[in-house]
Amino acid sequence: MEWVMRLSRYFIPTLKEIPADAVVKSHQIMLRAGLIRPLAAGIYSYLPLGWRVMRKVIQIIREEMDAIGAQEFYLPALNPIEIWEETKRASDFGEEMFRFQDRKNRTIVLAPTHEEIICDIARGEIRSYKDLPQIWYQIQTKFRDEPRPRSGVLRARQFIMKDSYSLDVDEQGLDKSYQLHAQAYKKIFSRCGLKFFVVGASTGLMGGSASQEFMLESEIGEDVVVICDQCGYAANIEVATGKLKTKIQQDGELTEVYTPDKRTIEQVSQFLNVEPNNLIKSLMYVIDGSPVMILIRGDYTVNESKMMKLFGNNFRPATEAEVAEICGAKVGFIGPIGLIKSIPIYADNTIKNQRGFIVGANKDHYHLKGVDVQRDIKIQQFIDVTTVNRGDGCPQCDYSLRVVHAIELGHIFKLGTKYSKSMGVTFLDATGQERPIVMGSYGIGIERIIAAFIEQHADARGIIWNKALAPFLVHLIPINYRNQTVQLIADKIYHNLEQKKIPTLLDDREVSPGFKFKDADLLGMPIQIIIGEKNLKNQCIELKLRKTNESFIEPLDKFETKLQELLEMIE
RNA sequence: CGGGGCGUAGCGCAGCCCGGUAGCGCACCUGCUUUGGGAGCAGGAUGUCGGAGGUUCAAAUCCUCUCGCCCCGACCA
Repeated sequence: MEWVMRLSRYFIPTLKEIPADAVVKSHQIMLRAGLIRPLAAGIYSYLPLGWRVMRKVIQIIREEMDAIGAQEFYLPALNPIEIWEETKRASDFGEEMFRFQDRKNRTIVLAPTHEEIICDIARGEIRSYKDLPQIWYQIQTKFRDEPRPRSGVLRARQFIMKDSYSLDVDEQGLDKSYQLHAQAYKKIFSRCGLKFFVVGASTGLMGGSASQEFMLESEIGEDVVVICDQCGYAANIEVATGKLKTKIQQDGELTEVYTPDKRTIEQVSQFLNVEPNNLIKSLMYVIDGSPVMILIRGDYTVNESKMMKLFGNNFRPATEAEVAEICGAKVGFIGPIGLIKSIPIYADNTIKNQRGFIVGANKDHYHLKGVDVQRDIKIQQFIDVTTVNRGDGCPQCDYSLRVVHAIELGHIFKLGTKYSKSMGVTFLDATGQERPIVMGSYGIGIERIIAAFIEQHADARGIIWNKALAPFLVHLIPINYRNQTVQLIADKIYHNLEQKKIPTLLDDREVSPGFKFKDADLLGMPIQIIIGEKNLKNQCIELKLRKTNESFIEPLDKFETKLQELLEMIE
């Protein structure tokens, strides 16, 4: 690797103005600092400086993966579609998978991930429990035709992912591989200088029994997570649970009230001058062809991920006609009491053991008040199908939960035998029994690490790299490079640092001082060394920390000591 | 896929409503000056106005279609 670069020749096209199409901070800065350039929606070129950072991230990941005994593969991006049909994921991914015909008219897909390819290799080669466990990984481009690419590289259609796959003989083996990854991931994100946290997550399209996500709190994140600042409980909103903070306990007779044209929770609660939590939301769904009613408290919303977990994914809201047939009223006035046809009623825990509620009366323009859940409603089962609200109690310690947006940096899954069974990936155990391999799958989005880092480590002037990811450690700024003395000293320091293998960028361009300072701050190398005639008169140069703006005027013959000190001090 | 916005010089934008031979700032090239926070003066180059069709004597401007990009939503291993 070449350690010293001259800016006059190194290709770093910086932009003074913010590109119109970029909205989020990291996207704007990555464009302005010359890290990336867009080619099409969700498709980016990495320019030399951006690629240099990418390589640093990849190197960190490679070291930590190798450290847990993982072996790196290089796998094909071009896949015959048949292999994706074996696991039914051709249709699961659907339009999101890029497809095209080759010259022989076979359908080829661009791999969006690689479980199937790993399975194909494993089923061909793994025969015995003696061949296991294995951890295989790859750091490669994946392709997904996202319905809406956005936020620069955070959701792209082509992106680099570290993906690893564990192959074990049983659940205990999987637990171990899973823990190894969890530990490795913590080291990786810590080394990258990211303030991350781990949440329990939904397995979604991947399937499997357990999963955790490595998250970074950020307003621009697409995920919503629930956090307890007291005990550290954290979970994706899709699976998070909370404790009710307020309970409704008002005794009362069942009474019909006239609520003309008041259909929504908001309208009814305003009309009757009560809080939304005094109401019960009655929702009719059709699950596997059969209608059911779901009751949740008025101030909560249904969580479709939890619905899916409880009832499978074959459910939909009931149609107006179905509602009319069973309830005898229009949506907005339906409730669990006085149904024309009896259907199963599931009640969310948010209404358990409470009374004094208002529900639809199953009669247009009327509601019922004084409802006692225990007394008045025939409930099949209490379930948890609501989305946690901000301020709900932590399920572990009761402290108030926060609901925040977050960027998903990595995701680890216990897949179990879903793929190995459907693809016939088996081995013979010690007793000669044929058994399916137990798998795990573990991903990290490389670009997301870079974008997330910039979201967390940038100020109004630009990026503030840490030591681990900085493309260069030192940015040398000769104020007037045409001045002979300045040039002589700058070149001397430049060669000196080169010999010491300290990656250094030299701004030898013939531009005004302000221009160089602004660029240096934008590019964000941790240490700037400024060489100007002013300080040279006293045989001094200036060392400056990008992060704090602290500046040190050092004599030429002693600055190296200070530089070493600063290099050791910065994170 | 639904809703909204935008395509005019490399970048950021004005011009469009009200049709009449395309402009500003920055960047770029040449020369001189300048060098501690995006320099000054002088000169210069740069456009199929996203594309196609239509209306008109005449279209960046009006109409129709189309492509692209961004945002919100749906979706999101």
